[in-house]
Amino acid sequence: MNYKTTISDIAKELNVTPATVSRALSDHPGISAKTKVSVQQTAQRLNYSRNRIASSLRSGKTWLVGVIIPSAEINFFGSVVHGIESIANTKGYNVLIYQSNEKGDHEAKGIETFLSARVDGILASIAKDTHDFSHFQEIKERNVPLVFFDRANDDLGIPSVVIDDFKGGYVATEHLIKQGFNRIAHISGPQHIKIFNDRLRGYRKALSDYQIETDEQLIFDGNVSIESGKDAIRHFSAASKMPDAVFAVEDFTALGAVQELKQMNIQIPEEVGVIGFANEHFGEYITPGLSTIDQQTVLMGKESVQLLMKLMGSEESIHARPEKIVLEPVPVFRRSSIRRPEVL
Amino acid sequence: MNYKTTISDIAKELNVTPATVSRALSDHPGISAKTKVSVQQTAQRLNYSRNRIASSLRSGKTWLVGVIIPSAEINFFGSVVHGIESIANTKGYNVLIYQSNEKGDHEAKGIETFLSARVDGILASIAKDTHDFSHFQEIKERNVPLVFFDRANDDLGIPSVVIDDFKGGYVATEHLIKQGFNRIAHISGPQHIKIFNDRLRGYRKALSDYQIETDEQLIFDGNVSIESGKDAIRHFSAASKMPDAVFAVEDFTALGAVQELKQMNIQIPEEVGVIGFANEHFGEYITPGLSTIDQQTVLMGKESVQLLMKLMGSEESIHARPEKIVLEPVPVFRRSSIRRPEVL
DNA sequence: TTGAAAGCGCTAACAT
DNA sequence: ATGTTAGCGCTTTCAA
Repeated sequence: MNYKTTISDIAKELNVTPATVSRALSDHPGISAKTKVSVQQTAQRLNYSRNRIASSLRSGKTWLVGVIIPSAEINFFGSVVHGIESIANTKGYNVLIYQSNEKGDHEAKGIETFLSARVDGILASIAKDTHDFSHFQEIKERNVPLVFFDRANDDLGIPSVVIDDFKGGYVATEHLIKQGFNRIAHISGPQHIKIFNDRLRGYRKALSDYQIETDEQLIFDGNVSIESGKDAIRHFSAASKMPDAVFAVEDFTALGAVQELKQMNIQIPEEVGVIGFANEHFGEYITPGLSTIDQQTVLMGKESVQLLMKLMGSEESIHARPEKIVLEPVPVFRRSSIRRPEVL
Repeated sequence: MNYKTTISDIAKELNVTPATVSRALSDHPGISAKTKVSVQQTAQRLNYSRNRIASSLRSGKTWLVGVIIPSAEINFFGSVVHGIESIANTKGYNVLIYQSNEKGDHEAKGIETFLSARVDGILASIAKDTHDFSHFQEIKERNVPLVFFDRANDDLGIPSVVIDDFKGGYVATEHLIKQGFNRIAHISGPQHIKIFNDRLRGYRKALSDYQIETDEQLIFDGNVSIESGKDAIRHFSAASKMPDAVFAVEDFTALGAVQELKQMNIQIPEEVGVIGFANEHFGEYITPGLSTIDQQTVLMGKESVQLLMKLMGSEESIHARPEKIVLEPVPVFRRSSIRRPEVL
């Protein structure tokens, strides 16, 4: 048998009631210091550990926060989770992580699991291939606090923490322009995902602000992967439309582009400049170092839980007026895009 | 109010008892197909989701597996977790992840949390700075199934899934020898951790088997970090003891070495060959590609849960005869160590 | 095939 | 400052 000490065991030892023990253990104000000490000592001696299951069932609070991420392979999400945990843990919450693997149905499954586990709140970043949002609607209906981070959907009336992707796209493109590049390509991501669309719009705006005509043939429809970066370069080359710089929608795409350019013996940044987005770890390790846009991941994680905690604390209908927190993108310039160090 | 449907609500609707509903929902054999269907329909209509908290309290089973990893920043662990989840999920278990951040006290905190959450089993990889193992002992005492993966401790009598690090170290070194290197350095990890010690022993054995004298000055005491890789190279250089090849205890150390060698304008692999250990993602992306030893991460994850499930199923005292599963290291040769492609 | 009754371990309202 | 009582929602004997 799997022997477990309960508060009743402690109560018997001390000739008090379970209620007193419970109160002593949670540092309830109206319990004498003497009792608290003896309870704590006995608890320790008997190797007691509070049964959260029973506690949660009774109190209706699980002290659990569920987090849905598309993939753990992407440093970005790992880092956001780090930020989430740093705050959650100090407030006594534990964090459950569920990977959707970029699939809509996995995502729904994860949410079902979380609801079934009666988590106190949910944080989510939408999967690439999610088109049906009913599982998010259900969370709303059940009045379980929910906050989107990074990959949000503004139409659902759900609070979110994102970065200004439009500005990120703008800044990345502007940087390339200032470095003297003028045939600047963009390798995009799926346009039904808002952040990728925003980055493209930022790119367009920067070009137009600097009176550079947008060449639609320099915009390659990618799918956020190393392969799509390679494909883009091959495509540009085959079409004799080689750009002198590339702004990739995120770092893995940029990596693919870099690899293919190297393959073709094209010098980076001398012949073609490259900038990515997300500040994945490997960008620092590859040669040349990859310029990119940092998304303040840890801060994003922290802001997300804090917003969630606010919702969990509020008595009013939880999704009443969705709040949206927008963080600043932070450019990180490394070698891959620097042709004129003096204008940084 | 946070309205939640319960089995009693369903029972009332159908004029049956909660017990019947419970049985119908868990597909109990002795319930008529007719009842099952109507219960399921009503459940769906009322938006019912089983309260796992109550279920767990009553049944004593949480369907939770806790996993302690040193750091999510290391792809290796992310990948193992992936393997763990792939099996666990199909068996109806959910996976909780806790990061120890390589700290012994965080590790203990995580275990406390898991015990308090009454997880059905625990998988753990020991933190770098854990010296006190009492929290693992406690798990044993409570008869909660526990399996170590990768970073194990053989003295505690706890089952584990590891790779053959001795062989890994041997194979890596042998490979360098066969590539014609003969002044082969090793940048080691903390020797109190078994796997790092094993790799060093494998290195020594390979050298001696090939009649190469071990030069103790070519063994640098590192701490498993990019910095220690750089330090090692600087040290060898300052001591005029530059090796013609380096076997680093893991990939981040190897990366540091590569970066420092590049800094010194030393050609890899022509002047100095490099091989790492762990097959981190970035090794594929850097130039030259990093040779390394793959640890069959996904398989390790799968084997770990399977072993755990076996323990969870067994009635006998759980840690009776610890089982140890040893996986084969798989060499991955990229450019950084290849001087003679013909002898691969 | 279904019902009745008890209880998992804890906490909260009410009482003293 | 502590005790009494009840019950969170479910599962599991035992009984019919």
